[in-house]
Amino acid sequence: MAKRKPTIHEVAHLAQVGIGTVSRVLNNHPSVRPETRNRVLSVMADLGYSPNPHARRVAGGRSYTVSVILPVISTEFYSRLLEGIEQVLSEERYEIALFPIFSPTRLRRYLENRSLAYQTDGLLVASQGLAYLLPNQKFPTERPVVLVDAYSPHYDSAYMDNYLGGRMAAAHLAQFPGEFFAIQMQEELDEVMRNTVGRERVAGFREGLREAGRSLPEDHVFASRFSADGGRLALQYFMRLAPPPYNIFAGADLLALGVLEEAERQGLRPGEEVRLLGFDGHPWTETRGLSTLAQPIEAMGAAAARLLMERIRGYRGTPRTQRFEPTLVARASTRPGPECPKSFA
Amino acid sequence: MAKRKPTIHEVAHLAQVGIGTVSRVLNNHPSVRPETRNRVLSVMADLGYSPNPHARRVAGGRSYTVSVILPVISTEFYSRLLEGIEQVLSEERYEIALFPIFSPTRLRRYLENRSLAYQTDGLLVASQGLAYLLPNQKFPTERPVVLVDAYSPHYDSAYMDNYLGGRMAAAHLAQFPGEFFAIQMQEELDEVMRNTVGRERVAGFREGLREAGRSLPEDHVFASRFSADGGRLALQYFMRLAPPPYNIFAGADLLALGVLEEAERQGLRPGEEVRLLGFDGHPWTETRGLSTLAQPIEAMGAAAARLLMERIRGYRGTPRTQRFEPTLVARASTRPGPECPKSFA
DNA sequence: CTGAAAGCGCTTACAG
DNA sequence: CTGAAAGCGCTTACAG
Repeated sequence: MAKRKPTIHEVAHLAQVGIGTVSRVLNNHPSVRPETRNRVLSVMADLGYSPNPHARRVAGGRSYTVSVILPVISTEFYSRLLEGIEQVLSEERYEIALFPIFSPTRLRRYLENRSLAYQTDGLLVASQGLAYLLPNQKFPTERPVVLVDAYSPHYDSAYMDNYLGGRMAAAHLAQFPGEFFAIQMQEELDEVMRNTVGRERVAGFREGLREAGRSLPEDHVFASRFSADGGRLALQYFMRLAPPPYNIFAGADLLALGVLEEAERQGLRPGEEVRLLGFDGHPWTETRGLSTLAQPIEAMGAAAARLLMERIRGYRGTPRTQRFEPTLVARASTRPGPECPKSFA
Repeated sequence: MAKRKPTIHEVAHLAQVGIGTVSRVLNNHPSVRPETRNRVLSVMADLGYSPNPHARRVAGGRSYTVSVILPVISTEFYSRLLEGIEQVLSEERYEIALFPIFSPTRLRRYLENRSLAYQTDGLLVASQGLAYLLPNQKFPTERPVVLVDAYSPHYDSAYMDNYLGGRMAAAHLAQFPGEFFAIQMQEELDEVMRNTVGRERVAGFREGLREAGRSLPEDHVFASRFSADGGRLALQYFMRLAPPPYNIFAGADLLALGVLEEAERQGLRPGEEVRLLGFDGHPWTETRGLSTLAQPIEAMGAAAARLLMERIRGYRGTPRTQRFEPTLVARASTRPGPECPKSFA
């Protein structure tokens, strides 16, 4: 029943060209007359032709696939990161093989040198601590590896300056009176995950406050799992420590969401008794009036994909690094009220 | 530098057989003399030969790959499910293409009919509500589809009897004096996720209590996100409703973990003031002394993979269904103390 | 049980 | 700019 898919031969025949020409059209080879190219393209459209990826891989001698290893927390973050990666890879007719880290066991399997993860043309690794799990911090493969949202001296990387983000948070929140608090994310799969990310943000925050002549006491940092409910528990904790107002750097939008929920439950007004700054800049923060440090996540993903593609094409230089910075987006949750002069310090 | 990988031709030459024979050995074809087979196998080992999967796919005319669509919550559950699936598929020399649902946007993309998810030989879908997102609940593909941890009249499925699990929970907890409580998981991506799972478990629990002449008041059910911190908030909520002891059906081990944490913080002893029953039977429940309804997750995954492989091999019957049941594992968190006679009712 | 051959659907020099 | 041909590394009837 299932009629055979059209092949490059049918296309060539109907377009009255050789199969080589069809292949060139497929691969955007420059030396095809626009006229020929259009003829071929229109036949493909008529036929509903789509090339057989497996044949391409055999003939081309590569997989035209990139492995992406990534944690399965912070799904909104990784979803956006993948958008950026896919954007670039699809232009190159590359596919993605996803290796989500569902558990330490699976991660270990991904990192074994016979793993499928290494059977592709290159690796994109989105997990800070991951390199540290490996013997001398190197992946057991000759294929190119690029880190994204992470850094290592051994590989190309596109990373976010989380420390700077923390300092920016401090610079913004330091304008307000009252004490300072922070939520530091701390995933279960500790070493493997965004662990250092949370630490760097809080470290930057602390340093920024110090520069502003303010301070972040040790016990004003709440270590939380990565979930909105963790944010709720954090606010409960802060309320046991001190009376309002609270100036809170949440370290992630999702944690901030929980803080907002709990604030409402406790009758604390955001922007007044609870000043709150998230991190990520997810779309929904706008409607919630949540101030946040917006990360150019998609751009970071795209940059990493480009670095990897260049390696796949044969670039052999020393590791390169691309740094990204967050942008402060101030909204109602840190709007200075009238009772709170901007010049406070 | 990278020396070419050995091919089937080298193996054939060194083993002094035709390439057809090597191929037969690779595919466990029965008609190969054991002697020949061993000779070929040993040459492969010497050479470090591994077949080129792409060539196989071109020649064989299929992808030898199965798509697995799955949510990215409850990572321990899905990790175990994948173990079961991989077990079966690797025996068949099939690979898995993973499509983790990081966001509604990505899910929608997976379900578009030109999606990569449909370019494989079959689909394994581990998401209850997913079928309801689709036009007349059917996936836009001719390829076989099997649901796992989910049910639909349109497709083969391997599913857990969550309602029964809830009733078993009730039968176990009903032996204790005191009031009853339940935590119902409720993911953000509501319709898409394990939503119905949580509902079914609680519904079964309620019915089971009713059969035992006990009851579960509406407001004794706490709707929680899927995280340990949600379990902590749940216990806080229960404590505002009533004094100890609490008989809590947590609906998932991870939620139960949070209850244990909060109980400790509040000075409530598990098994006495807080009787607690999880769901899943994850390995760590043993060391925590957590009673739980153990799910044969790996077996369910394996069963689904088998159903799919049969469809891929051409089976054309009406949809088949394989039901799985949890097993009660009673530990310290529901151990009747001396002050609590087993015969209470 | 096994070999030689055809074929899977592409890419890529090589000529023109 | 384009075609014809060789080749990628397998599977699978077809003979024997």
